[in-house]
Amino acid sequence: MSEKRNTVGRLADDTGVKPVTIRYYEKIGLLPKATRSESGYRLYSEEDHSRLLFIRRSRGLGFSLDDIRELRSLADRQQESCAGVDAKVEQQLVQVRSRLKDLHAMEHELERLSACCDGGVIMDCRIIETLSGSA
Amino acid sequence: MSEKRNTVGRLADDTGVKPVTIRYYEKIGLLPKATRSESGYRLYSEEDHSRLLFIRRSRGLGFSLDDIRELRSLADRQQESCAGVDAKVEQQLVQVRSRLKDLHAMEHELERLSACCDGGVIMDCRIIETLSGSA
DNA sequence: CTGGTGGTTATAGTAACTATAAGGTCAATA
DNA sequence: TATTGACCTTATAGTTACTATAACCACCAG
Repeated sequence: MSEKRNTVGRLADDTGVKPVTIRYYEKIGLLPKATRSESGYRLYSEEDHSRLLFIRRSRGLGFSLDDIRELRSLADRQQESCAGVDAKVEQQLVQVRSRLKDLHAMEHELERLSACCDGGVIMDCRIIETLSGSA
Repeated sequence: MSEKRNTVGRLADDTGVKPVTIRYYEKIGLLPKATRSESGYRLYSEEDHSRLLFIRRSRGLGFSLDDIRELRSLADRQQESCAGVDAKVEQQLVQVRSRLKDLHAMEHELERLSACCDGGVIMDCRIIETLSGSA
């Protein structure tokens, strides 16, 4: 247990979440209000640390902050079934896949457009033609 | 040439872009200020129609409104090389692919999480464990 | 004791809309 | 003709998840 002062900057370095963002999470109630040093600096515990990691990991999976709030509250009820958690993961998977589908379509269309550019002038540009065209 | 009044609602129906959004585009200068009827209704021409389609198609490829502004201005210089347009398409392709990579990673991780849920209680939930865990 | 780093607050800005309120217009119907 | 209902107008505020800015205070090293 290193007794360095667990200020917001240190927590930021440890978790990869910026100080401003940590304060923002506190402000919207996603993190509990931090305890303060005499001079008013925020101080964090191990628990805060893991709470923040939980948020960061969930964000990395594309969950919204509201989703994460829900996940947290589900996770806090230790004795209950984890069906709710599983459902949220499934739901997120559906969203991610839908977004993937859209992006794949964009990728293909962009490739098609890119391929039909022959380096001429705008007047003859198939890209512009496609974007403007009435089809 | 049907002489129905080309109001914002009609343009919306024709293009699939909502009236509010059309007004918004006008407000931020992406569409020119519409001419007005005596009573103040916006009226649109064929040109407005195709300008809006250009925007909608570009949005469909993931271009930002600022990108679209640039694309428009490139497209308007008929005599110039379309290299700039092509470059923008390439750039967009890079972004889309990067986003695809991220989403694929999310998908795999979500699949992994989903698979490790065995329907027990939160206490034993591997999903929560993974999200909270220090690894 | 001074400088630099890092902490504090509050406010405004970002993208691309969406929602709401409060009102004016138009075409058709009772 | 009066009224209904759909559609138009404006302005303002809310959304998501931050980021940027300003102005100020605390801490530590030299």
